[in-house]
Amino acid sequence: MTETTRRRETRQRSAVWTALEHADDFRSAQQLHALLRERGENVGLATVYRTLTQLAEDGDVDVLRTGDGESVYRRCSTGHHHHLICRRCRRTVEVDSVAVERWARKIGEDNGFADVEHVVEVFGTCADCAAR
Amino acid sequence: MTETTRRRETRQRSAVWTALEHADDFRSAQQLHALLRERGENVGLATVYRTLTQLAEDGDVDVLRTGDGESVYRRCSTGHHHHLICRRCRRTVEVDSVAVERWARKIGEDNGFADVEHVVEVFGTCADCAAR
DNA sequence: GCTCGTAATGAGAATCGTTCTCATGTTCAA
DNA sequence: TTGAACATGAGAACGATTCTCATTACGAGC
Repeated sequence: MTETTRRRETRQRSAVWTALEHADDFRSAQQLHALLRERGENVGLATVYRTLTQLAEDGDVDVLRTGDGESVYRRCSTGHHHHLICRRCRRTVEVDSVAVERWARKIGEDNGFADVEHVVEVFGTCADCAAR
Repeated sequence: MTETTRRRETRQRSAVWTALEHADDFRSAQQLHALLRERGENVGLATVYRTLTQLAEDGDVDVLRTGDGESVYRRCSTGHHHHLICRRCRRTVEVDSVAVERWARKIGEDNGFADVEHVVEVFGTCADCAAR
């Protein structure tokens, strides 16, 4: 793919990566920045943004847009998948469906679209939050 | 429009509505504002935003978030549906699928989520754009 | 029509997330 | 060890959106 971009290994970059590793949920750049600062790992906000952008480019993190226009990031281990997200506590469950993949591809092809990708997110209120 | 929300009919509100009517595509608040200004219909930017927000609340327009965090609006005739969007020229095709609706609902229920909603967007390069 | 309470408007300030600038610090191949 | 290129950080800049608040104008009831 893209070979030319060579990424150097820096304290800051791995700090961001580690922070993402410990988060089991989507986190915004701001949240990650605050988290790092709390831990005493000083990383500039701009660097957090830059790093996250690069990780997303490299396909190492998932990016999502919240309703109020904030980007949230999460380490993405498995391949392509979708998310079921609790709109209250933000808990997420990875879901997968061959049927949806197939549907999306077909929809694209039927309309003469190439390089079809899709975004599927399911929102709801999880059992724990509903109990409150 | 809808029942309970009493909205007064003003020059500005109908100007925004008309602008949306003439656009067959998603338009941002800024674009609509510029469009209105060109036409000599002076409507404040804040009013454009307010109106669009209300229209979205009332379910009269679809809202989408572009990749760079801008909200785009389009008059929404049919009920619930999804979009196939050309990532190059932004042309959109409305798509619909009972299968996907059902799938989303099931995924939610299987995981104990209530009030399940979903967002599904399919991106691709349309035939016209691919030809270039 | 006229009145009046109240929602709607607009100009600009304020917010907020994100990106840019640029001087300085680091990395890493040679 | 060295040096060119890449990375960083602080703060400024930016862009979309929302808020403020004084002013305007709908429209229900006379």
